[in-house]
Amino acid sequence: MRMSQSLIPTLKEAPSEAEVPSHIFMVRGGYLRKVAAGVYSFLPLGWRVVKKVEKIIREELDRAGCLEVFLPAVIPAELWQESGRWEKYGAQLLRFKDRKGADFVIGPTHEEVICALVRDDVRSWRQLPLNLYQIQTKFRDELRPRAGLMRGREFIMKDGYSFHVDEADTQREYKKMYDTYSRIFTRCGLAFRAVEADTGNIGGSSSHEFQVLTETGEDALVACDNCDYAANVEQAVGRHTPVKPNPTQPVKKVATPGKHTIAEVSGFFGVPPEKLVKTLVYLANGKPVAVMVRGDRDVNEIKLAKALSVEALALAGDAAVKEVTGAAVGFAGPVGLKLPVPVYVDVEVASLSDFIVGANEDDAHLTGVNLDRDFKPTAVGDYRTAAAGDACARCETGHLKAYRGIEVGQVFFLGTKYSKPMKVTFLDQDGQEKPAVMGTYGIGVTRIVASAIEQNHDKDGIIWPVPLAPFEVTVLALQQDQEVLATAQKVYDELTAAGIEVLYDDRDERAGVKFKDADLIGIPFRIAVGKKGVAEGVVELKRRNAALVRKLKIDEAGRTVVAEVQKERK
RNA sequence: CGGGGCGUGGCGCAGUCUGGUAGCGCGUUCGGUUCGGGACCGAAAGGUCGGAGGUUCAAAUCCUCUCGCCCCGACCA
Repeated sequence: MRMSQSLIPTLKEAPSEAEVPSHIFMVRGGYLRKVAAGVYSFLPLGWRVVKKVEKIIREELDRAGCLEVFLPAVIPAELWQESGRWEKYGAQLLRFKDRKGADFVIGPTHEEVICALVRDDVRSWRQLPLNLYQIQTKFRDELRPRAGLMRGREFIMKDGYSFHVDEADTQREYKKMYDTYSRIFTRCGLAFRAVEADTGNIGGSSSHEFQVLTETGEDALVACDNCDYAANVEQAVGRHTPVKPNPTQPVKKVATPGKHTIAEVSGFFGVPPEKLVKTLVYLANGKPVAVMVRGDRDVNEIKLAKALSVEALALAGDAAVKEVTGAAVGFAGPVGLKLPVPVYVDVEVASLSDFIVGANEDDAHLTGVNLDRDFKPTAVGDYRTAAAGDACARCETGHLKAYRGIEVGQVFFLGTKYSKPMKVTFLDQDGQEKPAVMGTYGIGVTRIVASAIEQNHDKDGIIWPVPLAPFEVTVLALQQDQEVLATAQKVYDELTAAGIEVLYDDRDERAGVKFKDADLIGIPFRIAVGKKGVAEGVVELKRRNAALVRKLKIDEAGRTVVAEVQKERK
């Protein structure tokens, strides 16, 4: 591609709204333009990258025996009503009416549509297993789109759904998809980690997320420094070795005027936060419950909601806290609660003796409090958020480290969550009608593009891994000089003829502008053709990710670069 | 939805407090000099100051309403 004939509008300054590197460089490099919040146009360079990612995904999925289909983005409401998600999915679901007044949605995910397809055309166990996928535009009306492609409202997703005769076969496919996904992200040149994940509102019983590790990631993760345990903090578990409590002190009320945060109470008593216990009041489906975790810990609301089997869980407001404890926020404790609410105690608290809690009266705490002796818990369990430094729950010696990640893929074991309500059944060998067992597998295509940049950039611009780069080689003609142009054209033609994707900067611009733009756009191999070099019979080859500049004889340049590029293609 | 901020040529911003001819840098066009890391000189094009209403002799500036966008949080694949 001749740059003078393409549309690659690079900018010296980024729009003020862009904050993360991937967003800044995609706009500055002429890859992407915003149309509305979370909605973007891809320019020629950006679209080439998307197609690179899609190609890798198609190759690997087709190799794994998956079948590509294409489902509609516009879906009649009846299908969503049938699954129950018309009510449940909430405001993220973009709904609209057609001219006849019939309700429709723009698909944020396609379980309903695929189930409707399969139930009509798959009747026998002989037709299973089946793994169908598509690459398509989704729309989710996010509360707050952000960071360019990392969280858009409209985005390109590969979504796949598999159907099986039983759970064992679904597990086999789950493992296969897990391995296939690992291959896909590896080929994309990403440093990623598969982590155990919460199953969110898609539901189902087990799930792994594929997380690209990067500081700007939205998800908090922990991973063991010794074994391969890794999990989203939403559900990560740290090991706790129980200690038998040894009560030695009586309960004693101490005046603590104005000390209502853990830091204040810790300072007042001269006791570290991990020896304190905080009692939080939550409303679980509207009913108050108390939860106790160590002072240095946070309650994991996802774990708690699961343990309580409730959908709505939120910290109680000042008024509700007053009602339950009889005191202002900051003085709650398990002893002498005004209302007899259930008390859920984290296992770490069960190992403490003589601890300090709120007295359920303003400006007072109790010291010397002990579980069982002074109050009876409703349940003892894992209600805290795992943190860096925790012992690994999986191995003997490891400890957890904290990471941030961008979720680029997820695999779910779905079971019959959708096949039952959507009546996806088949006749088994014994003549019985059974619901198909399902798995579902997603990849955020546009998110891969963003996360690849997050992981591969410097202050000057993008540094594409070869498999995702919009072009593999860029040729710069440094002067508008006849011999320079002829040489550049010769190298360009040679590489193009060898099947290399080349961006030829033939613009009438100064050399400095071309160097800056080349760094910004981030093409992996750069060939600079200049007057001085041509006089010596050489051109210069430089990798975007290395400082080294190599001089190549003009006659050998094409062949050398072809070999280098082919080595880097995967 | 809660908190904070911003809407002024294509992009980045000043001007708003204290009302009085709409400015600067980048980019774009034309001419010239330059030419290996975002050149210089000269000329030019380009703006209903997000929108509506109001106050005023006069509104980018003050008042009311409204729309959009960004950041933090809550939520979420």
